[in-house]
Amino acid sequence: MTGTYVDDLSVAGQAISLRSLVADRLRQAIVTGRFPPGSQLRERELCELTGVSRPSLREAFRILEAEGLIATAPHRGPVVTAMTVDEVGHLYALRRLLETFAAREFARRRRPEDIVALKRAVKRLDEIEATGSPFELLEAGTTYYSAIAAGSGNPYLAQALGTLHNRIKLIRFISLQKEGRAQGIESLRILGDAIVAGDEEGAERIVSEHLDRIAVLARAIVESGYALPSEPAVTI
Amino acid sequence: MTGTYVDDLSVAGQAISLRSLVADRLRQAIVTGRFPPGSQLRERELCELTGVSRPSLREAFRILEAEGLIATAPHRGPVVTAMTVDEVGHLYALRRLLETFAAREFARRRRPEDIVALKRAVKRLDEIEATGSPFELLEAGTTYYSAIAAGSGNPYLAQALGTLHNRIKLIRFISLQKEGRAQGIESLRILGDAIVAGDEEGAERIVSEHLDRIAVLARAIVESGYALPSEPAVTI
DNA sequence: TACAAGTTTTTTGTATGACAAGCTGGTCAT
DNA sequence: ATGACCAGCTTGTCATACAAAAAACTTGTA
Repeated sequence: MTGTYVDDLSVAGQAISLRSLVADRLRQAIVTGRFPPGSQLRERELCELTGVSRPSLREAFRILEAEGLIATAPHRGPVVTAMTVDEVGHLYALRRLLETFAAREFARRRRPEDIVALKRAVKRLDEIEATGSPFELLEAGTTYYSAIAAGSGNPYLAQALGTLHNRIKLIRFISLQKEGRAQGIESLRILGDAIVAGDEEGAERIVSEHLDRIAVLARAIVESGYALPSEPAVTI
Repeated sequence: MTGTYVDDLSVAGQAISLRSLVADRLRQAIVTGRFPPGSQLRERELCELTGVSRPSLREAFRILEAEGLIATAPHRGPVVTAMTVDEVGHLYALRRLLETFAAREFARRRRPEDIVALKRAVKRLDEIEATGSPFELLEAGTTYYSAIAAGSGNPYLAQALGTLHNRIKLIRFISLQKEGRAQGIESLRILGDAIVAGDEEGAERIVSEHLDRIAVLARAIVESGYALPSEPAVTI
């Protein structure tokens, strides 16, 4: 009867604990710019916003700290991490290494369920390419990258890539609002084709070139202090 | 006057907080086998052992959980992570990807201070190769790998490699007690030479071959349930 | 004896209140 | 204006409490 039922009946990947819920919410708030890089997170304030007690909030802080989203200075509390231009370069260098490997592995393995997930992600991107909001595009892109990571079949690689993506999600979000939104969707489409076709070299090359392109944009965004074009930089 | 003074005057990298001290101690205990894979970590017990309160201990748990050293099931508390044979394969595949990249980057950049640290690490390995205890060899090896990671110049890569190494440190420790201790030190020596000489291809090749070799040993150790040869497997 | 159901005990998850330590910003004197 | 000092606030840590869930134990039954 195996195969009749889904393999995994777990509702949420992790059990529902308050700390993980809080961590999820805070992560979302950080990567979408509600708490911009450099801003302080005060316990009092966040306890009221989230409705949880200090211990639970502080445990959530430790999770986000380990992910690199916040940095905690002693007796000064957590601050949302801000990257320098050099750090963005390093981050994208590592992302390139991991993502080219993931794409190549995906093209080599091609597990059916991973292929299905990938095609679904591409389809979703196609659907909202014209009509979708930047936020919808952001989430669709995240789904796509997760599909690539999962398709590698390597859970450690997938986790490392997930962490990396969280660190650059805000940059992607700004980029989507700044540049023409369809910036790199074409690349994702042809990458999907290459993977489905089992073209390892092609997949690796496409990822490589794609990342080299958007790394330039990312660098520019950090250089301008994570600023959107609409909101003028604070000069006083 | 730049260059006359050291760039970084910070005394301790991280501030001394109880949670980080506790996390350090627990990490050390886990990776040296005091809490073997699969063992449960009870709050009560560890509060007494460490002398800290439950909130501080729980914050330390979240740090170790994010590092993948423990896994927490709801209402059952943290358990020291045990890898399957497949997972070891994935872990070493990722390690190979990251470490070859680090070695290559190191050989390309060759910053003087990194070279000094590397030479010092090799020297230390040479000194204790014959006389040192397995634990000393373990720590010397860790220092060596940290030097490689730091030499890449990429902090994100270094962090990812550090996390990976924590996850396999116990396997290395068992391996050092099991096999002839000088197992792979020769490889580390010639890798150091290649990096110092700026031989990128050579460095990458040496790391690759070295990791392929020890991955086999790691797989065997996990297959046997992290068992040392001296202590017989529990069969009843 | 073996087994199953129910109950007690233990452990985790979370909240509250408390207090020391250290940072921040303002005030005051020079 | 500069520097020292002080009040207020925030974080770091602890002790305690209690609900909920799991684990262990007891008890009754076949």
